[in-house]
Amino acid sequence: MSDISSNGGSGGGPSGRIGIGLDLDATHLKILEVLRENGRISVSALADRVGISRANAYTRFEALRADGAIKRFTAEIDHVRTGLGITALIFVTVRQQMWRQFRAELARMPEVEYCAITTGQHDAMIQVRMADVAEVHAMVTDRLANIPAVKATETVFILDEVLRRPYVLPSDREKTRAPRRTVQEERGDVPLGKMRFVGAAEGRAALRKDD
Amino acid sequence: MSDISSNGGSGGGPSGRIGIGLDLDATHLKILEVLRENGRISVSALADRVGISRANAYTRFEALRADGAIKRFTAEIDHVRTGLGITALIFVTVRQQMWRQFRAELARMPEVEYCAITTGQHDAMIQVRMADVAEVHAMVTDRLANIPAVKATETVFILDEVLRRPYVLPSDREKTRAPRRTVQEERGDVPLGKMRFVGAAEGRAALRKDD
DNA sequence: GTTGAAATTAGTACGAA
DNA sequence: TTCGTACTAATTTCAAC
Repeated sequence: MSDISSNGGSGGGPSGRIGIGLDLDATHLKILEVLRENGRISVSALADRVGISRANAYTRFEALRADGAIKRFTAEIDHVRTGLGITALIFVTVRQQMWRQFRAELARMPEVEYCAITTGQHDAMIQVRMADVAEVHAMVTDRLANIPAVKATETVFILDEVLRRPYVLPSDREKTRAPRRTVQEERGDVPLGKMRFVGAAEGRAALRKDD
Repeated sequence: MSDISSNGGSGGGPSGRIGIGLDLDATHLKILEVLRENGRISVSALADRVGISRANAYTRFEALRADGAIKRFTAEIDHVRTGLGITALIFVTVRQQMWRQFRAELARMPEVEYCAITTGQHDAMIQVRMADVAEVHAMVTDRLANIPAVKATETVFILDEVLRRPYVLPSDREKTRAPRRTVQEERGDVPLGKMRFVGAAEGRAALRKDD
């Protein structure tokens, strides 16, 4: 299976650099911003929107692609219209040292739209799209449960998808309106009791793809 | 905030029809299949790949757009390259009758890439992209915790994104290789003890956007 | 990094099968 | 409906600045 990631496995350190290849300037981000809204815009129109020349836009566009900053272009579709109106999240606990098998089985499940390895109580979360709830049930009981690597599952249904941004950009942060207090000010008098962080548990082992 | 959904609120019933507007035939699905891989393909090239005439491709392409089956086109980007290499899932318990406020606050958080209302222990799941873990912490403690509508949160980090399909299509199902047994055969002798479905709890109330 | 002109390709309209 | 063609408009490429 092909890895799409991405995330630094050694999550803790603040040592992450942005530009291993290309380092993105404000113009690059502006380009991505436009492409996020309209992935089919012509490079000419893109140049206009961003305020650069066409040749420059072509160069940067190609650089973003070549560098891998842009992974691919895609269409966003309405799942209800295609008959897969039921979405579920399945949290999976994976038997240690069976990650390879788990990943292999995942590759055989085209109804899985997303799979991430997480810290916390479970080891992975997968999102599936199905025609009806019965199919979700069948998927969990017949397919997932039969994978020896799967120790346990927990399924929740998605009732509504409130928000989906194609992706988040660093420049988005400045758009935050009316922050009641700044991050600095607030430090310390937060009702910490309300929240809970879930530690990595055995999750770290998950990062070792070959076990 | 704008709703992207989608999911039938009355999840249970198998009464869902596909084509409220357009009803998609095999050719439509083929088009979507191509567009999923390459959202920037020209309509001419699309016509070739699908095996229809250019004119027909234009007609169908436009129909899919107009119908809403295709919601938009977008670029998929590498979060690490843009400096937002840390991804976290925050499970939120929302105080009843405060959904409207919760949604309003969400709209102010551009670092939220995805938010779904779920059944189960929590009421919503949000996915955020940040530069480092400290920022996730700040987000949860300073911003989310200050929203009165938020009763509690639980945060897990994403260690790896193993798989992301732009979307799932009904036609994907046939690609499932080597199914050990069919769904029908297997019914009954599944180790049900391994899994657990989490009921809707108070989640249903979440569907009423105006409370 | 920009501009402008040639070559190519995309989008549209329409008649025929 | 779908296809094929001809027509118009736009985009991409490539050159020189």
